[in-house]
Amino acid sequence: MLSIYNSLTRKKETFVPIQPPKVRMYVCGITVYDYVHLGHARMLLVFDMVGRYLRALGYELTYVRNITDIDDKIIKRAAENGESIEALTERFIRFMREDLATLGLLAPDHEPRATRSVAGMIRMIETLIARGHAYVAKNGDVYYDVSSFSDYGQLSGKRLEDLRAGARVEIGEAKNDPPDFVLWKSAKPGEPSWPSPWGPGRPGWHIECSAMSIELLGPYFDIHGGGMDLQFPHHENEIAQACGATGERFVKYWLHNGFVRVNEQKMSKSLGNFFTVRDVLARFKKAEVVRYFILASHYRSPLDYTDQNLHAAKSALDGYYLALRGLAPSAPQGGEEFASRFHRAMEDDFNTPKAFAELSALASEINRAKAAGQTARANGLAAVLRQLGGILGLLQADPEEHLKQVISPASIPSSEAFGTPSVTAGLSSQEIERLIAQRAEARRQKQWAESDRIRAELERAGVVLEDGPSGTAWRRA
RNA sequence: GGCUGGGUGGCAGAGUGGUCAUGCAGCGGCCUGCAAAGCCGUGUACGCCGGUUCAAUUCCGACCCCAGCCUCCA
Repeated sequence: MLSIYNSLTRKKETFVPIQPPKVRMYVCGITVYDYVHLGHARMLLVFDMVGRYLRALGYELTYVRNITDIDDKIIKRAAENGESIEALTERFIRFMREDLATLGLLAPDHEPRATRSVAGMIRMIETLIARGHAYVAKNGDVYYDVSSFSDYGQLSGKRLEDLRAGARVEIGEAKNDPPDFVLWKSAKPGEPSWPSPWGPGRPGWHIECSAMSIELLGPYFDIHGGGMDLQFPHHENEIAQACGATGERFVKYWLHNGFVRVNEQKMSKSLGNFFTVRDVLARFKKAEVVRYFILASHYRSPLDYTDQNLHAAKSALDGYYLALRGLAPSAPQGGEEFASRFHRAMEDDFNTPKAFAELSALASEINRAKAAGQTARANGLAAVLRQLGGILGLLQADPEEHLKQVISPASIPSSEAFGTPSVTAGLSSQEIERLIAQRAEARRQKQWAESDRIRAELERAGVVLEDGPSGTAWRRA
């Protein structure tokens, strides 16, 4: 039985879909004006994991993740670059898809773009005005009247009085009440705009998600996810808009992932302390390491990005592939106790760190079986390990390929933040194998000094050797 | 200031009212020509102070500290 921590009630709840076996999930995607950074990647990866696990449980998942392709920052960036908004957003949507494919994310079922969904947003704003939840200000902007929605603040635990007390009043704002938020922004000169009953303008950010989620999933759906920073005001406002417009409940389970931090601080664009997915791949070479690193901590905890932590993730992941190496996974067989503990962990609010502890235990069991010469058993257990890893989008590569893989720096377009990638092309597989053959000859003649010299040479090139009964295996460190 | 969520061994990271998390790193042993990998073994960890209890890292209260939100942010 799946248990999920619901941000709305601040409790773990048994997951009961609204219309089983269907599950509908909406996740706030990213604003496309720059490369995907590790903070985005965590959010995207977390909900990819959630989606995969829901499907593994047999639910029929419909997963919607939007793209925000119009907002102040996009307009500003396009102007700085001297390019059109369309050209800018198209480019970064393409980069985003490349990066997410590299990280092994499954495509969502729907990926609506804000600019293609404006008609629905306008209809929703009209409804909100008609129902007394919104008003047109003097400057042509349309605002949501938060005092008209009695549950406002429920998700974030905030009270209207506190929000009023802490509000910063900007010059030129036309709100009636500081906590009111904008639904429609009237167009300023030179800005892109859409015609509307209130004149040319563009939608506010919050209305995008309410309109697109309801359009694709209906007024009341199962799961809404996003980063913790979206809880207030974005998700709070989504609730106010959706409930105000439909008069119904909106979302049953709210899920929020924790942040990636750098030096104890949130990684973010505004702080400038972000690493893009491309930076990290250039440095750590393997996309699967990034996936493992992120899933190795619980999705709601903060996650510190450090070299040391990434290297630890790499070593741990290599350990799984070392266990799988040399085996021919058959049909999954045995290891029921590991599988059952793995699922118990996952069903407890997607406790991936605990699930990995079970996979480690299973890998040890495989190594013991290998050492004892129980090849058939090892193959059956290896298949179980791959199957369970597959639920998390891991361990699907061929072990030899994984352990020998090197991504050449040229294949990763680098963004500037990280400087020159530290990857060296290194020796080719052929060169490595030639040296290993030379060393094998030296070993046959018990020329240990020559044998060790070759091994040291390979080690300097980042190649680790392992002598076994059936020859010498190698991998890249 | 208000509202969230946290403080676990060298690092990362689960969890629990009283026998084991797990991973990385370290140490010892087995294996190896020597290594590597693997296996076996190994570390008086739970912010501080009180309270409840036969027993608290785990429950309760106060305190200290950290992060996040309250302004765009995944």
